[in-house]
Amino acid sequence: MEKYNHKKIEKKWQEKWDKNKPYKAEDFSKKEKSYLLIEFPYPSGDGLHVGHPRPYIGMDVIARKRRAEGKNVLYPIGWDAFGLPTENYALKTGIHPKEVTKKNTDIFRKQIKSLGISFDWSREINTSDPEYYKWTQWIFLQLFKQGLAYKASVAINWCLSCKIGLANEEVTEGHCERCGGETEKRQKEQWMLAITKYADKLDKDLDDADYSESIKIQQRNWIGKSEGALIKFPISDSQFSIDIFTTRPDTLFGATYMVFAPEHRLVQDLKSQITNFDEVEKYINDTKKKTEIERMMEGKEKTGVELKGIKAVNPANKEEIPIFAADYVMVQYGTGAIMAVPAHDQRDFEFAKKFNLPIVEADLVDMDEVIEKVKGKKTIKYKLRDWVFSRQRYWGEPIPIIHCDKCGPVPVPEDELPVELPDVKDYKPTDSGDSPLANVEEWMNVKCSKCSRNAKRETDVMPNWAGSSWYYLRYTDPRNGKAFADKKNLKYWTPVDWYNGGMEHTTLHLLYSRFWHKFLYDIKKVPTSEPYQRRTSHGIILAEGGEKMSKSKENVINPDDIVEKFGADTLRLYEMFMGPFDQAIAWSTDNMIGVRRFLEKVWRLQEKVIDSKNNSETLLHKTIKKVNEDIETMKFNTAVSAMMILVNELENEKEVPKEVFETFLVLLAPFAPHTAEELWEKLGNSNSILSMKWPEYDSSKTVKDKAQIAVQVDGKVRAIIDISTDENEENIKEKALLDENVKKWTKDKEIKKVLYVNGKIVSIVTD
RNA sequence: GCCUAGGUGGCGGAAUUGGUUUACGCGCACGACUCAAAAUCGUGUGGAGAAAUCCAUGUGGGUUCGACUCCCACCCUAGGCACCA
Repeated sequence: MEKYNHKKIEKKWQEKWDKNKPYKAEDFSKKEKSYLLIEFPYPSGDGLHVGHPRPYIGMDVIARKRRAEGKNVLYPIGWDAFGLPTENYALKTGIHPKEVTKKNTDIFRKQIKSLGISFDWSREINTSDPEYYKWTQWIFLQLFKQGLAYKASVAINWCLSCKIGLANEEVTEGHCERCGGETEKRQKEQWMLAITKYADKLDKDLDDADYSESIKIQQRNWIGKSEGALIKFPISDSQFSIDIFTTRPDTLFGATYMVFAPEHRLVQDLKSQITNFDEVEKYINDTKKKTEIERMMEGKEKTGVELKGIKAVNPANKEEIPIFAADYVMVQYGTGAIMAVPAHDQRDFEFAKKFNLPIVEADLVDMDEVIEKVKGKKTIKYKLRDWVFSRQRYWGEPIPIIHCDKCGPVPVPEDELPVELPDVKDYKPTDSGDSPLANVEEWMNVKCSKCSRNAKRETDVMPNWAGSSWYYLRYTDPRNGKAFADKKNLKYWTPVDWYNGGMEHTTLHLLYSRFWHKFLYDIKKVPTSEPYQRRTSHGIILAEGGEKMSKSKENVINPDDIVEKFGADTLRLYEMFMGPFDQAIAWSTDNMIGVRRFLEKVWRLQEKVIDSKNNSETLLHKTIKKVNEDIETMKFNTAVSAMMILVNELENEKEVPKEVFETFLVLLAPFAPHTAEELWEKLGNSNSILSMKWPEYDSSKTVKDKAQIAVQVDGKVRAIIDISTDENEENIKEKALLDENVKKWTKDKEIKKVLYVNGKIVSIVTD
């Protein structure tokens, strides 16, 4: 027998698959379709690390099982290629992001192919390809035409020395990550998408979605639907009044002060009446330097400043109450101002204690009555905010809008799409904070498509989230030049049957793509109201020490080295075996030896195979059942363990019937496809193992476990007794009481109760 | 701070969802094979104890005949917090 040679085997089968394309999805096949999706990778310059392929392997196991079940599987892959890291790399090196992306995707593709994952490579897409982003721009235009894209003034992070807008990630404690200089919040006009118009649908339709409960809860909390009322508080000696939003109008009598968010407009409007405005202004400026998380993190140490010289009137009891500006109130939520009820709200309580404000226990009154009394208005508010869609950057989809002095913002005509990214000299944003595209005169200056006067292109580009909000639709018809996908293809393939991705995408990406999908459904461009039938998540792989893998920490494990040394099948099997699929887990090359040994054991079993039918009872059918169930629930680790138990058993036998071994290989194939194919061929089969049907569990062929149950006395296990499965309860109880060890513990005691839980346990309770 | 997960041997983890804690794998120890080593195979392996037995699932309480599992409080770790992907 030849030694198990992973290099030879894996090369051989990967070449065959490349040639025969057994993983190609067939449009409109009569077979039942199964659309399986993983989050397409961002092709970073760091290359693939062993964490990337874990979700691909997990879904590959499912894809291969589905094919064996006779399904027409679509399991596609592409590149989420626009984004900040590539642009920053271009800034540093001057190399065009297009070239960087090309280089990185070439590396990623080669690495992924070396793992034998059954992607349909003929449908590969790239969000930075003009043929792709043409349709991202097209969707934006539809949103614009329906009034869901609009411009608004938004606070952005601004580096005072680099003079550019920064992503939150590029700001730490009020300082710019690149230059270390100070940053502040600055207002800037940005394109917005009105996702809040879909808040209710996005919330409600979760009811019927097959998402794990934690994903649903996290989305629901993010959307943050709350029912309450708007109540008007007049400002004394002034024509102004202020609406507040509260979910507890019944506590109105306990409102002893008011708080505005420091950015609240009324603070500026009331400037002339505020006697300590210098102090107030200083506080507002301090707030500008903090990020939102920093504001919240300060936790119990509340800060704020009283707006002296003005008072508000509590509409319930007409009492004058003081007004504060404090950063624990957020300007985006509700109306940006609250009534503070320290007796009933923890944060208000902490603030009141710090500023010595009265804490008044409110007589809870009937909600509806009080709302009517103070002429309030019942409302529903959401925590969800509209989506800031502009980036003053280069490496993204240009927003297809033309600004005309006369006509205002005008959409680029659809037949002129895509608006392609022009080459630029420098990837640095302009000093005014505009995108580097603003420096490309010949690109920017155009004629208005409505009135033909001189006009200017929008120079903002879209965020990375845009391309990833609809990519699963493109896979159904990736080369279509006339539409983002043909209706027939969409009808056949959508919705995605199973989408697996990272828990870190639960609130942003997942919600954004549901929003776009629902919008496309409303304008009748897709056939379903939800994009994904089922959503599951995986945990990330950490470095050996339990830290995140990153180039800077020099703890990255490259799959190339593992594949070279141990083989793709070992890597695949280990990534499935190492721990629960949905949890973060640390890599361990030492532990990986175990699955390699397992594969070698499987390899050696070929020597024991005899040409006969299976007569003896084995664990085979128990294993079929377990592996089958575990794949469906993504408990890949226990599926592998079940196969190990079977192989350990077979190894102890003198002979292994061919039928048993072949069935086992079909079970193994989704996990270790190269090894399974090779052994399958060695057994004399001329067809591929890929053509084999998934084995069915037959309960009549399982080994009958001898029943053994535990006997507890006062909650502690004192004996194990043998029972037969058909034995009746009285017999079992009697047997338990007669056991020597049980007697020892029940002696001199009065037996109060004897419980029998069917097939599980006898529990004896004494006095 | 808020939302979502998670915390079990020396290590990764398992536990039929309230019923024999530690499956499977790594490591370690001993044995077989070998001139020897590697590989492989076998046996053992939560802690304390001579044993009976006792103690162990982050910590402290509670419910229950019985709790890793349910409830309350707390501690720690990971993910997210809207311009990272």
